[in-house]
Amino acid sequence: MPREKLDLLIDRLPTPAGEMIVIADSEGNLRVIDWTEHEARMKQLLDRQYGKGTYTLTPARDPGGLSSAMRRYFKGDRAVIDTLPVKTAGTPFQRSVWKALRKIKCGTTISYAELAKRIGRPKAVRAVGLANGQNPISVVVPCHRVIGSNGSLTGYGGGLPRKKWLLEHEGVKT
Amino acid sequence: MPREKLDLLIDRLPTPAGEMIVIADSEGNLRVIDWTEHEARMKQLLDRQYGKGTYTLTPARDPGGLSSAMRRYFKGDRAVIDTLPVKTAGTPFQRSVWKALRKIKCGTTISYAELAKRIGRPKAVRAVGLANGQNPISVVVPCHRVIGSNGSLTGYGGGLPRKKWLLEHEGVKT
DNA sequence: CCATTGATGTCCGAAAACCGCGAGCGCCAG
DNA sequence: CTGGCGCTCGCGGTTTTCGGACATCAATGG
Repeated sequence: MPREKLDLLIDRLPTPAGEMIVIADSEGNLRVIDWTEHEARMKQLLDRQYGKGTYTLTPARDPGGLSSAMRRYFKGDRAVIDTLPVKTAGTPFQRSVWKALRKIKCGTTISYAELAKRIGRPKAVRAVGLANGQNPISVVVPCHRVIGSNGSLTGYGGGLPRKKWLLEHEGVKT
Repeated sequence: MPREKLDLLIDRLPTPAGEMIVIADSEGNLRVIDWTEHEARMKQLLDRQYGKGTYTLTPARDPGGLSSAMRRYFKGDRAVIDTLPVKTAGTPFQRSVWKALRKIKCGTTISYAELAKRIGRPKAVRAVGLANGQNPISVVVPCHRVIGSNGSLTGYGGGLPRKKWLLEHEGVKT
């Protein structure tokens, strides 16, 4: 458990895909991206991953310049999300999945099976899907670029229409 | 979980009650005292309380002067253990129990029920007994001064004969 | 081509087991 | 009577165990 209470900064911004929540720490690392629509679920996840009451959420404007970065992404500068500094909690397995996610190039997709192979656990296919769903940093850690082996979109915590929107925004033809 | 690996220093010394293990951190805080005899169980406890692989044990000589302090205690200077700096992990409940333990004066004993009352949970009697058993710092955090309501010694992780020995060493007549 | 099914790995929450107790009760030997 | 012994049960925090959920996939059979 953390030595002291973790101070997190929270901001919101409108996007073509709906209002978005951005959470950063005081060092400018991106910690959470999610949709306002799913705020309750997001907080639940935060409590699980960091521990209930071990952190504070303080409203802020454009913390670490991350909100602006996201605005640029939606305006068309799709490369900007590749270099943002992120930081996550989670189990070792989850972190390895999320790390592999960031290596998927914009405009491409892979299957859950392929993702499982890349982290060296070719048989942990379903577990990879589960870990994908607990990814706290939507969009920037691009879990939306993972689809079924047969090409179907399968699932997405933010809702399938949004997954479709994001992929098309990145130039994938569905 | 701790940000970095915790470096702990371990030493051993003979006492009239058997060989003893002393573990301190790099700031001179006492972290563990146990008997060599129960080393396996002690490590298991350490793993549980700090997390497996989150710490290292490096042999050292008289870390923080704590081994000498213990030697003095066994030689007859029984007050020395009252002022040693200690640091523990554990749940809030356990820590409150251990804190109360240090307030029991040398040469006296109290019952588990009385101890439960002192931490404000008069009915958590068995839980107090359990917490007592997970006390990582034997002797200095004097769990041996807690006995049954009827005056019997009941239990002791280090073995009942040792509990008896310690109490007599502190001037309690059994 | 679509629906079904079994093999899978990880994680979470609920439930049970574990105990370094103590009070209450019945029993029996003095 | 009376004091001591042994049994039983309720107690509460922690740890362990277990069952199910799940953003899958390949192999089947219609």
